[in-house]
Amino acid sequence: MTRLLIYEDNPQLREGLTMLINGSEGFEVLAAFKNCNSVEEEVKAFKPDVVLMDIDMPGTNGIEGLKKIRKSSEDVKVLMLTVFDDNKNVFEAISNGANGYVLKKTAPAKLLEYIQEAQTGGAPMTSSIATQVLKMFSSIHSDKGDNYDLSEREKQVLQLLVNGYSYKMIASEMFIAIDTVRSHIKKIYEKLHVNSKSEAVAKAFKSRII
Amino acid sequence: MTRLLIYEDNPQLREGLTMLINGSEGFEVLAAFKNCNSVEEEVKAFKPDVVLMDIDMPGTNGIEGLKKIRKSSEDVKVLMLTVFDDNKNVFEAISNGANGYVLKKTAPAKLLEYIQEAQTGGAPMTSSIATQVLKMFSSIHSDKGDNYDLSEREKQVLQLLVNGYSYKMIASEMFIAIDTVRSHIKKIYEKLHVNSKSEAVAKAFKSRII
DNA sequence: CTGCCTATCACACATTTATGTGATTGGGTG
DNA sequence: CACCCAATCACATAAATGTGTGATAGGCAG
Repeated sequence: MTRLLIYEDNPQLREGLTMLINGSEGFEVLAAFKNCNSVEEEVKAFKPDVVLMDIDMPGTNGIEGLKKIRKSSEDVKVLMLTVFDDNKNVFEAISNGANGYVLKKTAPAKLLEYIQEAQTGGAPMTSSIATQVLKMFSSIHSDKGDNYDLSEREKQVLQLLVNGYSYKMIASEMFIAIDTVRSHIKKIYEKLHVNSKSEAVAKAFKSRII
Repeated sequence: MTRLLIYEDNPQLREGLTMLINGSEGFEVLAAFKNCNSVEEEVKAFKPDVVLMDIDMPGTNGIEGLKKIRKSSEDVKVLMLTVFDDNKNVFEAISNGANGYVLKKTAPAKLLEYIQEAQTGGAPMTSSIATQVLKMFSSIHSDKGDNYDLSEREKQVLQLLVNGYSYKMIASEMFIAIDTVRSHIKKIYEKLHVNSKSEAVAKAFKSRII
């Protein structure tokens, strides 16, 4: 028996979901709430297997609700529910330990399947969501980022800058004069289109030159 | 009609897959190869909709094959096929633009469904794979990392530092005196255990405070 | 061979940063 | 109420950084 809590502000949908799930073999809705202001206590009291959490709710939204749940319980599975496959929300939800992310327009049968999957440790996702996740993932780990045509020597200098070295330290580290370090850095700044050390460092991280 | 290429070193499995797919309505295997040494030319010649690519192959492995394909064609869908839900491979595959990642033990019916999904722009993943992806994702973007107890105001200042602002610019942006900016930054440095702007920026990126 | 680029070094000067030492105000807590 | 702390501002000074304008030497391509 899979025991659920539902958080959904829309009364029709909340009722609909509750009826659908209660009417299905092996599922039971313990309670359904219209906001997640007290989600911590409720989860603690009901000890559900799975939480269905709407993302777009007034007051405490679903992401906040998810965070609250994760503060006290790593164990309960949380399935995010939304109308949009909105990039930022997907990202936030996943980063905060959601177990899955499904669109509301998902067919009832599919939804039950997803719930089951979540409970058994899977990560159910609408196909469009999965696509987004993969895209985000590969954009994060894209090593295609420009390297701005830095020369080898310039890359070394930049690396040391990123590690927090001063000009003086770089000079001694690289066995060159401090003025040479300046020269290199000036060149680096031109190539990166920045004009301060911290900007260069930030750009190095963003472009994954480092 | 979904047109496929198959790369799989195991003869039994290669034949099995070919027969399964060819025997199914709406699918056609254009060719099946036992290695992907000439994958670029083959993809160019056959122009398949979907490529089934085994990961664990002798010679050029599946990841290399994927890279080769992606060099010349962004369009063809590539579905990675493997016996393991091995962490590193999943990561590599996704980073290199695989459209999906399924285990070989996937039931035939499910596999056809996955192929269809991939072709229509979805990102089919075995549930266990999806779980892994989510875990990797959240570990990359874990904001559980220390925030070093920065106050709200300090976080704002640090954010602006990261964006390349000078003290002067921060002061005007935040409507405070430049000396106040100095105070905040001094505090920030203490909390982050650094003593220069660029180090603070680097640490901000590393700890994902930003 | 000539021109171009990288790497090296030098000097000068203005600006920015880093650090120390204070002071004031208002909010929160024991 | 007394105390602490975050946030604000001030003044001073040393160090580091950013920028301009050179010069020299070696490697490589046309």
